[in-house]
Amino acid sequence: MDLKTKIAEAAELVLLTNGLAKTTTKEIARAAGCSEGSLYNHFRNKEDIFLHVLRGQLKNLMGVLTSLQGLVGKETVQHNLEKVAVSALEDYTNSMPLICSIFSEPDILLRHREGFVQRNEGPHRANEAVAAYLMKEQESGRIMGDIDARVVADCVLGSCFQHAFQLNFTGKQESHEERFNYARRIVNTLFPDK
Amino acid sequence: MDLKTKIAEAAELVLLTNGLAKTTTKEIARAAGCSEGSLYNHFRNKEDIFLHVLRGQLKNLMGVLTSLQGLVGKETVQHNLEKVAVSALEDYTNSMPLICSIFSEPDILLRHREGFVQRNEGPHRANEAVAAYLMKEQESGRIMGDIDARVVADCVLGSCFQHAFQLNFTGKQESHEERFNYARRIVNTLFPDK
Amino acid sequence: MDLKTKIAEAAELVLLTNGLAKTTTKEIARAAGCSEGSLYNHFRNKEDIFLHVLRGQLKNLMGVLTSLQGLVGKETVQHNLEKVAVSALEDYTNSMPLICSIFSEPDILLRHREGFVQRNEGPHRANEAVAAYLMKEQESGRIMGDIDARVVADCVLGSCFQHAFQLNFTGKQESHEERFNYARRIVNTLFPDK
Amino acid sequence: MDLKTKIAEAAELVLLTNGLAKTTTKEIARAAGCSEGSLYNHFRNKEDIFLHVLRGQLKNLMGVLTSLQGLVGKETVQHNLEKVAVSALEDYTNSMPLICSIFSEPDILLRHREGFVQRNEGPHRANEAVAAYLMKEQESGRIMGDIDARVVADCVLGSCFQHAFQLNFTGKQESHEERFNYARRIVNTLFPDK
DNA sequence: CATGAATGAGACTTCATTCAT
DNA sequence: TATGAATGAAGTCTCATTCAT
Repeated sequence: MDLKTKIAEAAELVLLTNGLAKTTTKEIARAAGCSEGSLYNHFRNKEDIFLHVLRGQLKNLMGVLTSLQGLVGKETVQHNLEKVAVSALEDYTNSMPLICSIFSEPDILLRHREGFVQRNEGPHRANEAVAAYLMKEQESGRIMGDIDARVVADCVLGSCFQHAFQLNFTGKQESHEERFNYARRIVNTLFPDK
Repeated sequence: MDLKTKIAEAAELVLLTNGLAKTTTKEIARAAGCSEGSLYNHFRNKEDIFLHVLRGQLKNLMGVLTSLQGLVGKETVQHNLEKVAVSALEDYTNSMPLICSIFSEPDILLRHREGFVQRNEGPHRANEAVAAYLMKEQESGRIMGDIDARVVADCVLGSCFQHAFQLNFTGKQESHEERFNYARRIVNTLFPDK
Repeated sequence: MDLKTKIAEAAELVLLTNGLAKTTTKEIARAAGCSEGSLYNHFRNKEDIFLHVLRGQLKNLMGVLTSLQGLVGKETVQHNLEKVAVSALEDYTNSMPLICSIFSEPDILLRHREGFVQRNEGPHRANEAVAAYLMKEQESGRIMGDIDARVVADCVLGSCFQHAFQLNFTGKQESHEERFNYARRIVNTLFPDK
Repeated sequence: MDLKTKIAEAAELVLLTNGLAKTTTKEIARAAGCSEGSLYNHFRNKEDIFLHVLRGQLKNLMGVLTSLQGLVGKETVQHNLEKVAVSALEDYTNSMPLICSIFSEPDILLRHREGFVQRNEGPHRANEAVAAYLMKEQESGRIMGDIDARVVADCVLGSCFQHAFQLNFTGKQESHEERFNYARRIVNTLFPDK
């Protein structure tokens, strides 16, 4: 594995553990097993490292959302949404400290906001993907046509997002089973079995 | 207005504007119109100021939630929930940078997490209040007894929370009307008119 | 003496001894007997300290040049010019490392060039003052009207300037007497006794 | 052109453009179109490169001064001195940033001063050459025997040197014609036509 | 001889906190 | 209580030089 990857992985670990504010270049270098100077052979500066790591977040969820478009008409809608919700819970929970950190440095956000929005990289992208899936299911007739797909997507992902936030806030850990149960409760409420 | 309040308000302004990372004691003092030394006559340290400001967030929403318990059986459920959602959107949007900042300083969170949970001060408290309201409405028979009150609460507040997050992330501003429309779409989806 | 003055004097000493490149804030602080942080309570940055010291150079010569305008028609022209030359030799010799240092940091020069020229602070100012004096002596009839006053001024100060440069370059020290003799040779050549 | 020459030329360009302080090995390598490592295959270190470039300065002037010794009794003295002055103005103007840079690194100067003086490499050498020429002209009877040749040399070169310094300081550019006029004014003042 | 990633020493600067006035 | 200069620890980043390829 090349040093750049090693640095990125080390930085991710440190950032998620210590938060952006308490993540020092010294600590990243120590975790990557290289000198501080080496960081700057591969990244322009600390902000660059942070952004690199940030862009790598939510990979799992994004993968699920990509595959979601191919699941229109397959399995059950509930099952598909549960899969999304579980991934969202996992990724949001793991990434929350990193994603939130950007608000502690609004100038970084400002500098890259335009790019995020243009390249459609922000967390908002997930909601659009779920809404798109639901609209296709409406077309295919598996769910009623009069529901507000975007709102349903926002309810699923929003509740997962806030739940993940609160887990991080209170320091509680959830097992995979708990996550799955939460996902099912959400989906069941929005699409109750007859 | 005494100096302590002036400092707190100045700190809130600076924190929301500059983010925690770029909020310095010098800047707070300047905004409060006093010397840096004075900060320490009213607060133990910078962390103390931050926590003081943090505890003052979501005041508006919390007020609405308190009054909510008295609205059981009054107005319509939808109307009551819309009021909650609008307040949540407002407060979450305004407070997001501050609330999220805590994840950039996990040691502060760690030191105060227990207290937050014990005194029931965290943002999670809101969801409980809405769930409690909904359960009372179930008892009163205005809404079906078989819905999962906590999940509905999570959907309402979660979608608002994430929506507020994304507004802050993308830098978009919403008018009161847009906020109201979003709130109504959420509530309408969860409690559709017949 | 207040700390700002102490820092400035310490910085001047260090800058003249070590040159700009090897003058560190740590060294300035040590010489001033304060912490590095204190430097920044009185100066914006290292460049600011350098400029502050730079502006204080050639004080002696500038004083002589000011008084020179009052010497029109007094003493002898030769004597007056010798005084100028001796002061120039002294100040140029002492300040040469500092004055030249600015060419090792052209961006600093660029940033402040306009200001220097506008406020007439640069070393070029001395030549104008000597030329002005000579023209007044021409008007008073003590020296011939057909000589090029500016050129004579440039010869006097230029030769002193280059001489000072070369002393610094070769590391030779000159006694006051040697300086005086050099000054006299210059003036005698330009204004030979009958 | 071999790489050593390419590096030296690149270094000269960078040093004159950016100043010694902001001249990095990375930049020299970039300008030379080679790797940083290659610098060390041709020079011992950065200081070595700097000295190599420094020794190459004033080439033009030095050539004129060499030919000057052969001009005794030829052309007019004024004309010969004008040629010297023009070359001096050109070379001093171009080399000033580089030559002055040495005072920002006194330890380099200290380490090599002895060698400079012994090998007669410094800028002071020019003055001696002009003085030698003038003395020969005194012997040949073309100029009066009682003038101080060394002082005249110092006036010619000193005024050019300081003029070049001030041009660099104020950022003014001079045309060849302006340079020639300045040279003529200097020479005319020192050797007025009858 | 050419390369360029890795190094590590050290530079400048920031900032929360203290304390004498 | 109010001040604000002084502190010193710590952080980010630069850069000449080395060395394995």
